[in-house]
Amino acid sequence: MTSQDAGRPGSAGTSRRSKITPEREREFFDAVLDRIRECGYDAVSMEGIAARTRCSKSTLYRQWRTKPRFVAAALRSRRQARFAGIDTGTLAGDLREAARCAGEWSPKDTQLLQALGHAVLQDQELAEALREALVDPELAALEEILRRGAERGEVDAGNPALAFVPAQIFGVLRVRPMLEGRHADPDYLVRFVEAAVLPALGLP
Amino acid sequence: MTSQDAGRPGSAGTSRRSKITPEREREFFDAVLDRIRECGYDAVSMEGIAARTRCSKSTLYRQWRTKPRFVAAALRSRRQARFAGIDTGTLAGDLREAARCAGEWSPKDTQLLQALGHAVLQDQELAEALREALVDPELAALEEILRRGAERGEVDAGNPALAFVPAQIFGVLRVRPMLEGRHADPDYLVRFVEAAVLPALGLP
DNA sequence: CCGTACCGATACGCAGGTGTATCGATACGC
DNA sequence: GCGTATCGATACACCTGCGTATCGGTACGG
Repeated sequence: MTSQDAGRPGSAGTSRRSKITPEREREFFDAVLDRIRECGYDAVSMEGIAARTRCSKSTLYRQWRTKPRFVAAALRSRRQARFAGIDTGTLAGDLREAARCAGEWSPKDTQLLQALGHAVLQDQELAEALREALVDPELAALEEILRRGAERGEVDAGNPALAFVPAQIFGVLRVRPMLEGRHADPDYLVRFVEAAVLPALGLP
Repeated sequence: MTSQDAGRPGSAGTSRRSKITPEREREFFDAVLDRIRECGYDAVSMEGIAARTRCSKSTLYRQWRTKPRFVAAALRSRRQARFAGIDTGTLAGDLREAARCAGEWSPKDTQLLQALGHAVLQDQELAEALREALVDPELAALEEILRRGAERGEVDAGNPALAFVPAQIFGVLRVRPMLEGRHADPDYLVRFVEAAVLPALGLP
């Protein structure tokens, strides 16, 4: 999976002298995001990524010009709404499913957010890429879930707790490692939704 | 307030050739924590702090040996339980007051946590100092508030929502800047407590 | 089968940061 | 008034990272 020698030239196989394939690009992006999660943005160097992916520093700079642009590209390539397809038919079901789903991706995404949280203050493009990749899609999907629940009449659209649901879920996701030293796994998040979020919305 | 020339020698007044006074030390600590909030841990340099406080780099290194030790000392000097003295007589009142209080300190503490969040992974002493200064005291005080509420019978000690209250409050505190671009001010936090936390606990 | 476009390796300039060492100057205790 | 401890200034060695430039080799298209 890393970068051994095989035979297929056009693929991400071996001699690596060909134009960068999408698979190869993904290896770069995986590497840099992994390293950022581990060491933080500042501690990651282009040279380190080059070494780790067995490419040349020149290649990275030729392709993406600077480190922040490179990282931003990596982030954008990960853009996806993890709980976009959720639709169980009930608000409670949707929220439980979202919690489970969030818990699944929690370690990776939470670490990334933490690691990039301050780098973002000094590079506009990086900030946009981060929102675009990790924040906005999930937020929109969650708001859609809530909107549907209100539309079905499961919860009063004026319920003041509604507006805090996203902040609660993302918040708990984010601080559990700090408070309890463990990631917010699916089980924990589902328990949280059932114990705190649903009751505040007046749901069973 | 910064460092102009006056007359009193023993105080933090002027010529600055005397031994470091506690007031002077506080200036160093203020400076480094401020800069860390602004730029992040890595971007802060000892030289920068020396310049900003008009002392010599030698002084900082003589006193604290290394950058992480210096920052850790600064953190420890800020140790305090912001909502330790809260006791309004009711759980709802205490939580409202804690929210108000947390909102007041939110900008500074949240920024610090964000800025140090990853530096902490690479320096044990720094990690301990951070918990000691910003996390543990508040967490303990909050748990004390909840314990008293349960003791008074305002909430069932077995209520599953109880265990999530700290994570809810700290979480929302932490992610509001990311989600809405504004700090979690007292008003916002109090509304949150009233709309989501109290109802989940079965309180009015 | 050849040309070109792209990759890999490497060296370089530049900037900045850490932590040390040296030296002169000055406040403070005695 | 004198000695000592400590500060301030500065220079230094060392490292690391960013981004550029150069050069040789190789895959791929025609």
